[in-house]
Amino acid sequence: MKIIFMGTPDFSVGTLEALIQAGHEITLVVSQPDKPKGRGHELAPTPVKLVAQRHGLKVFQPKKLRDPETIKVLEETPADVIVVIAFGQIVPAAVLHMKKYGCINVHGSLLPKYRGAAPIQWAVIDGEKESGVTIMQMDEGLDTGDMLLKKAVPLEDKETSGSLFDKLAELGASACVEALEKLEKGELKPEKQGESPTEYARMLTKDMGELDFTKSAAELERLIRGLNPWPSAYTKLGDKVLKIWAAEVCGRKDDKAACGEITEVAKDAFTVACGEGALRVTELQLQGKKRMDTGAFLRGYRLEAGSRLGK
RNA sequence: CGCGAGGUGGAGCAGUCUGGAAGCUCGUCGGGCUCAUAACCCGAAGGUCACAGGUUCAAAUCCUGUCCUCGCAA
Repeated sequence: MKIIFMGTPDFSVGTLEALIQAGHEITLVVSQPDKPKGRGHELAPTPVKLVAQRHGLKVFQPKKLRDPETIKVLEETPADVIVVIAFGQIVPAAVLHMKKYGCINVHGSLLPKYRGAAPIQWAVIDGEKESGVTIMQMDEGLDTGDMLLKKAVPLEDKETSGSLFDKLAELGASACVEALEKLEKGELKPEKQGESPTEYARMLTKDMGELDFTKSAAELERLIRGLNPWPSAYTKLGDKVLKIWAAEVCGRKDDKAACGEITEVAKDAFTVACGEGALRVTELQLQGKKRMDTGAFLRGYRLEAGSRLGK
């Protein structure tokens, strides 16, 4: 098939490559405009753009999808279907039905659960037992289109957003290829979504990562995994930011310890008292330092039991 | 030229301000103790102090430039 591909971050790349691999003709790759990134404020191309260029594909980076000129470009580009995956802009109605098979979206959750911008992370934060990808026929609503194909995958106990991202990117890629094949043969049966049992999976923000030790250790541990690798969970150690990359839930030995107090410093980890239970921190990163396991950190930093995290 | 921190044996750090013999906590190797050990005791190896210039009798330390890493911001 002739395909217009819309995507921006790493999550989209696998699907783009799978579509190329499957022999489809990508007539245009649409990605967000380059933005200044990193330390030097240097203009960075999007991951999708890089891969598209490597394959010699035409790249289009409109500021707004709904601009008449943008619409015109899309109209003039031959295609049977538009595949959208983590593009980052609302697709206007004019584009939804522009091509023969409309717009097909790859979404990182088992719809109707977790509609929205950060479905993968929220599945981890909420402690879901399984997640997956849904291929859907886009409509005017936000991730409300009819479902064409679903693939589920179980979540591991130590699943992070990063690891689930990798799994779902791969799963999404193969599911998308499969869906297009069936779509062409008319073998897909669109299925209505119905009500979503979860809240809209809103975009993650930095401030969500500040650990509130009055909460339960189990909840914090899920948050730590859900915000790994971005934007990361953190607290304060003295006046420096201390990112917590990994921790284990354990029982609370000292009932008198205040929430956020370090109750025990062992060789490879230290324990922080929480509202319920305690967290055994196993991987962390102090401001300005590299990410490291707690054992390495403790070799160079003299952390004492009784000191307090946060504030 | 967005702001800031940093690059010191295999790991994590101190030492840099106030130049003058390479240090700490671990790891590794050897030996000892022990029923045994990731525990303890004794000993050893291992570093052109990121790189290049400069100042100096003398530079990890001061000056200049380069490379790399990390936090913030975006």
